[in-house]
Amino acid sequence: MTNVHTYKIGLVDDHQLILDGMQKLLESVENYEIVFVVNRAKEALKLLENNPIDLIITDVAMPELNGSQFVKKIRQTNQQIKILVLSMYKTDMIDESDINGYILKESSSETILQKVKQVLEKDARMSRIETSESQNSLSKREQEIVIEIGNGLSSDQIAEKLILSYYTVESHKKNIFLKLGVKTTAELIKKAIFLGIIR
Amino acid sequence: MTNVHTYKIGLVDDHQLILDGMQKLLESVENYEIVFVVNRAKEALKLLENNPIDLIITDVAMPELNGSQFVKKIRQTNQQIKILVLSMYKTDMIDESDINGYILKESSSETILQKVKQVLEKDARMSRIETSESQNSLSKREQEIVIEIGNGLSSDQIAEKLILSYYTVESHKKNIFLKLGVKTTAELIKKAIFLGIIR
DNA sequence: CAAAACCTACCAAGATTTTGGTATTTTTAC
DNA sequence: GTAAAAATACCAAAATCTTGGTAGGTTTTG
Repeated sequence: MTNVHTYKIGLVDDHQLILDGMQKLLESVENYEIVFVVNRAKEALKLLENNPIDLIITDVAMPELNGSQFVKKIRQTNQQIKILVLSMYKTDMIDESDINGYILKESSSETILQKVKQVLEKDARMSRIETSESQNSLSKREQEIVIEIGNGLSSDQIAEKLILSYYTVESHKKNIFLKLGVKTTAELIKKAIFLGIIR
Repeated sequence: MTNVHTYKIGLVDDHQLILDGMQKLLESVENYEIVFVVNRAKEALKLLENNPIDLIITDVAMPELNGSQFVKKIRQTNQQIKILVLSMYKTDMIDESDINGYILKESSSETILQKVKQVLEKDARMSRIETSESQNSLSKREQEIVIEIGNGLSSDQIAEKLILSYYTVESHKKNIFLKLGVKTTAELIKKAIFLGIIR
């Protein structure tokens, strides 16, 4: 055996079942060491401070800190660690710099292991796929508004609830559409669910 | 030991990770026998014909045959089998007669095992929670229209694409809203994703 | 501190949706 | 074979959304 390097891996997902499945899968590989398995991104951030990890595999859609935010936090202090993002659907969505790849939850075990191996043994960061528009990160206010839209409120009702002018709500919506690169409410909701803003 | 009955269980979910996690979890209980673990509802239906199963645990959101349709198919020939539905989100959605309960994918292992045990050892069917409206099952045409709405098409565009009158599309939408008990497109999309019509 | 990002607000016109009816034809299912 | 469900289509008004501007005050951040 040459080069028997042990890779240290951390798992983050709010769904226990996914964590179990992932752990079982990765533990079957001899030179992978699962260092932590947690439900909350915040917990992972703490653990990252004291544990040198090679790869983080994280869900996109999580309460509190969603995938995008989580990745940003990690990158603020750590450029080396590899990050694989677990996503539920093969939505068009996909971009994001700062990460090393995506894994679909519906993938076969083989596909997942292949992806993990590929990422661990490659050196380069995933090429930034500039998708023309969209930087996807919505501001706090914008997210609030998306949530209310998801709740079925009209702009009028949202304005009332958040104590804003109707015009302000409309302005926010305009910006949200722009940021997410969508044209209709329907697409907005799909993307918002994908991004974990709505559930 | 009294009454050491072995329960036979079948798992259905299009996400391999969930299946792995679930299988690992249930295998840890001595008197549970995992009879099959499949990705497609159709496969499960076939297997059910020849295998006496006590409990089916199935995802709600699946391609081809979604959870509701799957459950209906099962009940057409089998009233005895227990059915637990795995759902991603604790959406308001929840009702459905014909099933014995819900499991949230984000639940802890303990919660899941508890629920499974409870269902296997109880005899009664889940009480029908008549939620006033909604029977949730959309017709084929209605589902097509929901998908196009999700793709961001306007009623006009949908009419053109499906070669229908604009008015027909609007009529379908009206009925869809009624069936799903929603008032806005945003809510429709959320529910459609929950129901597995859209992904 | 200065630029960038965010939050606020207003106007207006055209596009689209939502609601509430009615009604005929075609398919399904018992 | 017939009743129920599904698919089709039409009308119209009110409600809402979408788009394209402009713009000033507040926060954040390098």
